[in-house]
Amino acid sequence: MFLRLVFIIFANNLSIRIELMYRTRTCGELRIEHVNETVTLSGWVQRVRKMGGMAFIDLRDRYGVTQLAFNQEVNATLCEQANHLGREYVIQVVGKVAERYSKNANIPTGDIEIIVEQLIVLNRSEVPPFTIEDETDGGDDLRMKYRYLDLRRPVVRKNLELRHNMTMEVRRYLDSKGFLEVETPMLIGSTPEGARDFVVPSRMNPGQFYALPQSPQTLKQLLMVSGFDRYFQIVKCFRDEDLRADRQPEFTQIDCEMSFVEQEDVISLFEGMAKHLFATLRGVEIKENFQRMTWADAMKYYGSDKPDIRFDMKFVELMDILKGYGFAVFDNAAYIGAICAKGAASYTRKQLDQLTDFVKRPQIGAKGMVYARVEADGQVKSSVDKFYTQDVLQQMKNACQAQPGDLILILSGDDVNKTRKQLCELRLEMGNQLGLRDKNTFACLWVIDFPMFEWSEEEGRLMAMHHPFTHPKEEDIPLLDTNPAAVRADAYDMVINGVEVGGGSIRIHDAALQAKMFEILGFTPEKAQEQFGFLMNAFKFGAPPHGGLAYGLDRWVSLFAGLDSIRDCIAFPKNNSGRDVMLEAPAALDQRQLDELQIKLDLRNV
RNA sequence: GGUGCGGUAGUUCAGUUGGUUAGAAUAUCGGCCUGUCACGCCGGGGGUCGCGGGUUCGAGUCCCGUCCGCACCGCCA
Repeated sequence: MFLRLVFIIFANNLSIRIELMYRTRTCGELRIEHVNETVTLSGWVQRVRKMGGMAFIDLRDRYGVTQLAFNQEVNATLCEQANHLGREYVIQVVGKVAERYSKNANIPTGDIEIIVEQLIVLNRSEVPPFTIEDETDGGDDLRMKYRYLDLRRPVVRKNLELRHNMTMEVRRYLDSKGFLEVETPMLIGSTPEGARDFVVPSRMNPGQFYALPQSPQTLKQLLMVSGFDRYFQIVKCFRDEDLRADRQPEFTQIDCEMSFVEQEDVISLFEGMAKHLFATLRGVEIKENFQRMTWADAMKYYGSDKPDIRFDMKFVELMDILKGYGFAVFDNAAYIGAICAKGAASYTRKQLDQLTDFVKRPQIGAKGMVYARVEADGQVKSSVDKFYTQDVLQQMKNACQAQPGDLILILSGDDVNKTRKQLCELRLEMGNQLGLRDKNTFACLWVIDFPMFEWSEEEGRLMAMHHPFTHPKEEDIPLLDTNPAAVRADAYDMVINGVEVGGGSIRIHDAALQAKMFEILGFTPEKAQEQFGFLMNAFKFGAPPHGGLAYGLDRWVSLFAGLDSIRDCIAFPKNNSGRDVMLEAPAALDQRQLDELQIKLDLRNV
């Protein structure tokens, strides 16, 4: 060991000299021009193909696969040894690069193979519980339990490589714009607004708890008060809420904040970052500005604050046209809305029944669905023909801008928002069925002018839609006293293909306005001081106007990699129930730890 | 908290109306094979049908409960 170190220091090139011990090349780099070179390779046995007098091994590492060749006539002992290697053994070989008799055009190293002269088994492996192949035979559950084996599969590894490349590009871009990366604490105080906090008991302060940050929101605002001007952090955030395919209890944000900016400055800089990511990671140059849509329009035309605008199919409201003809369902509705599915008039009765079942599923909850086909001659045939004359149906057709061959689908209901939400689900389903949601097409959108508040039935009060530090639109500030529910915020989300990939706002930097906000949200002055006193105090000492944005790294990576779940771009994710099935966490604490924390469990209701 | 789907060989799945010894593919083990690369051929081993209870002469199959997984609703400022 000592000799090695001396050698390394003299060689003045640490990495290469260490690699010489185990390998001179990786399994992904050898080509036809390396023929006759003697190389040392190390890696995992992907597969052994035994041919009797010959054997071939695919040797795998992070960089690729190289074929090793063994021949009984050349070296019988070695060939016999190769025949007894198992899948995922770690081996080291020394041999000469040779051109293959029969080449494999499917892999980059397919022109060559290694004629092995020495073989060392560095470590054995048990038979893995699933095949380490791109098309594995393992189910999700098993793959998560043996995630370290799953990560050997190139498809999974590539997602993490993309993630690495993305964080590199993010840092490159933000650094070039003068942003400083500053770390903020993971152990902070719990706040009542927003998601549930993960809490951590404090041993030195018995009975007291830290909370893990849901986001570094208030801390980055304090950095603005400190004059850091431009801050970012690629940072873990924690929310103790139920999981989804696109939601993990711990996830990573690209968290940014800037001083002396208006909404337009923030949007422009982070649209630039989005374009930089598209250009460097997907090879897509986007020249034009991203589309912008007010929250009100998004809800009106798409029934969602994160519309997928890869395809059109906007909602058309039909209250004026279809009410008053004796069709009780529509006559009593608070909302009647339609979408026009281009070219879908050929849908069979069975397909339409399936769509009806789709919207009637409890998760969507529509009572039924009305459909109308536009036939080749322009006539409209609907499922409610007995209530409507062709004249009325034609008015509907024109309102929907429907052409012959199109299918109009109509939902109605007594709750405008609920019905729009149902129609949104139907629209997305039709988008899927008609192949309008291609994973390699990207449609970027800013949703702007979010409402400041939304009414919470559960709490019986207004809640901040974004968060309590969001600045109201200047012209709406007078409404704070008269009609707070109508106040719009300087808040914006970036939506790509129906995925909310980030959002932000201009923040309040005035102590009095912030105090008013807490008052509207139902805080007593004492409670506001107790929870957020540190922020309002800071605002008394010269807080600059500021605003920012946070991008969801996991969602960006998933989107670029075409993944269905963000789990696939996280090295060690949690399952649906928030468990790490590999680590078997969370788990009970032993009594000594509980005693130390002075915590007594009471699990009566569990 | 709720809805839906699923749990059968190491793995992925099939299993008809409740009826003889629960199958396939793949993996694995043994044999053969000198240009394979999803190698091929022959053979073997491998099952508490998630768990508990019930109905029945008889349950992988039907019923009830429960646990686990996935998707979704609520929730996620």
